[in-house]
Amino acid sequence: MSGSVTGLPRLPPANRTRDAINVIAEYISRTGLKPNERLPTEHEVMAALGIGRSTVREVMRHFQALGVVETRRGSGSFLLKPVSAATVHVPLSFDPGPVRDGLLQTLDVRRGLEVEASMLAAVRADADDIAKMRATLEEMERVHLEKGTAGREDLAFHLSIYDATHNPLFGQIMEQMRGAFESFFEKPFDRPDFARRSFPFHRELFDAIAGRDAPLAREKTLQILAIVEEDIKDMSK
Amino acid sequence: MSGSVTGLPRLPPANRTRDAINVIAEYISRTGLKPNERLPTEHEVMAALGIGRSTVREVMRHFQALGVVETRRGSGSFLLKPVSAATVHVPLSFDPGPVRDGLLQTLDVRRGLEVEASMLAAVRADADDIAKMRATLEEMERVHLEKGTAGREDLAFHLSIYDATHNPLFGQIMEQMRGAFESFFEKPFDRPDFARRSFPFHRELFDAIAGRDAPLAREKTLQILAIVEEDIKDMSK
DNA sequence: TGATGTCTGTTGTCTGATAACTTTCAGGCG
DNA sequence: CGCCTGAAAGTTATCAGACAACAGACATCA
Repeated sequence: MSGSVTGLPRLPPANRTRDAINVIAEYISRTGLKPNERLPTEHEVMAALGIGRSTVREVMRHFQALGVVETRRGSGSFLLKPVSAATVHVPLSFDPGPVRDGLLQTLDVRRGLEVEASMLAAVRADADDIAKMRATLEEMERVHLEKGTAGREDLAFHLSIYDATHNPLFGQIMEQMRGAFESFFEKPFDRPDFARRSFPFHRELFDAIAGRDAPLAREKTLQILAIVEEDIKDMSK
Repeated sequence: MSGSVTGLPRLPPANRTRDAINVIAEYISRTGLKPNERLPTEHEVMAALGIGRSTVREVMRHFQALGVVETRRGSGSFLLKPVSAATVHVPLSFDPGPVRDGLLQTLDVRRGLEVEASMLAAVRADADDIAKMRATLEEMERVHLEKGTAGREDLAFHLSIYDATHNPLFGQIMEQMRGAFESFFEKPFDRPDFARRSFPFHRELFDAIAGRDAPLAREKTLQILAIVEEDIKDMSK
C-alpha cells in the first residue's frame, strides 16, 4: 500500500485550536480555578495566547459541549466542573427513544452502578463516611416526614454513598446522567409520590453499609430500585 | 430580588448556534446519514441555514467535542456515530490521577455494569442473541488457542453480551470508556498475557447466560473481573 | 509506468465590525 | 436614607471577508 510506515503515529495537521484547548485546560488546573468561577474574557485569552477570537470561541464551544464550561452572554464564561490537563472526557450519546424507554434503560445502568457502589461502600467506608451518610439520611428522613417528599435530600444521601466508595467515578457518572435527563424531559423525580414506598428501605440500606454487610447492602439497593422501576412503569400507564 | 419566579426555567437568550446544532442533528437523522459518510461543507450549511461560517464552525466544534463528528482539513466533516434530534449527549469528565488508579477506578464501574449486563442477558436473551454469543465465544476460543491471545475477539464476545440485554446503553458506555482510555495511556489490554487466566471462565459465563441462570452469570462475571483486577495490580508493580 | 506539478475545493485562522445582553453605578425621587 | 431608573462600559453572539494550509483529482513529463 501507500507509505504507511509503522512507528510513525500520523500527527494531526497543525491545529492551533486543539493546542489552545490543552493550554486552557492546563491553565485552569494550574491557577486552581474552582467551579462557578469566571474564566478570562475572550479578549484576554486572545491577547494572552496570540490567537484570533474565533479560535478562542471554538475552544470555549468545545468545553461547553463537554459540559465543563458555561458561557453567559454579556457576563463571561464560567467553570462548571473542575478540569485539568489530565482530565479524561468521555462523551456518551444514545437515543432513548420514548421517554419511558429512556428512563428504564438508564435504570438498568443505574442498577448496576448503585448496587456496586453500595457494596463497595460497605467494604471501604471509614468512620467519617458513615457519619456523613448518617447525617444525610437523617436530614432526608426529617424533610420527608415534614413535607412528604425529599427529592433533593434523597439525592444527597445517595451521593454520600458514592463518596464512601472513595471512587469519584460513581458520583460523576450518576450525577451527569441525571442532569442530562432532567434537561431533556420533565423531571419525574420531583413528583410528590414518586418512589415514596422506597423511603423505609433507605435506613435499612444505611444500616447494612454501616454494618459492613455487602450482600445485604446489595439486597436493599435492589429493593429500592425495584420500587423505582415499578413507579416508572405505573407513571407511564 | 428581581423576578426569580420558581417553576419558570429561565430560557436562554436566543441562541442561533444552539438552534443550528439541533437543526444539523435533525438533518443527520432525517437524511439517514451513516457513520463514515460526509456532511455538507461549511459553505453549504452556511448558505442553507442562512448563518455565518463562524457559527457553522462552532456547531461542528460542538459535535467534534462530543465525538460525533470528525473534521479533516481539506476534506470535510465526517460522521463518526449515528445521531438524531432525540440523541442525548452525556459528557463525562474525570481526573483519573495516576494511570493505575484510573484503571482500578474504571474497573469498579465496569464491574457494576458488566455484572448487571450479564444478569440481564441471562433474563432477556432470545435465541438469536444466544446464537451470536456462542459464535463470538467460539471465534474467541479459536483465536486464543491459535495465537495465545485474543483481545479483539474477547471484546466482541463481551459486546455480544451487552447486545443481549437489549439495552444499547451498556455497549455505548463501555465502548466509549474503553476508547477514551486507550487514547490517553498505552493500552495494556493488548498485552499477550493480560487476563489470560480468565479465558476458561468465558465459556462458563456463556453457559450460565444460555442456561438462564442469572446468579451464576453474576458469579462468573465477578470471577473474570477479579482476575483482571489482579493483573492490573501486578502489572503496575 | 510512476513520480511530480497544478488546480480546485475544503477546512483553519485572523481581522474587524455590529448587535444584544449583563453589570455597574450615578442620579433622581419619594 | 432607600429605591427605582436609565445611561455607560464590558462581554458575548454573530456576521462578513480575507488569506493560508491541506487533500484529492487531474494533467504533465521523464
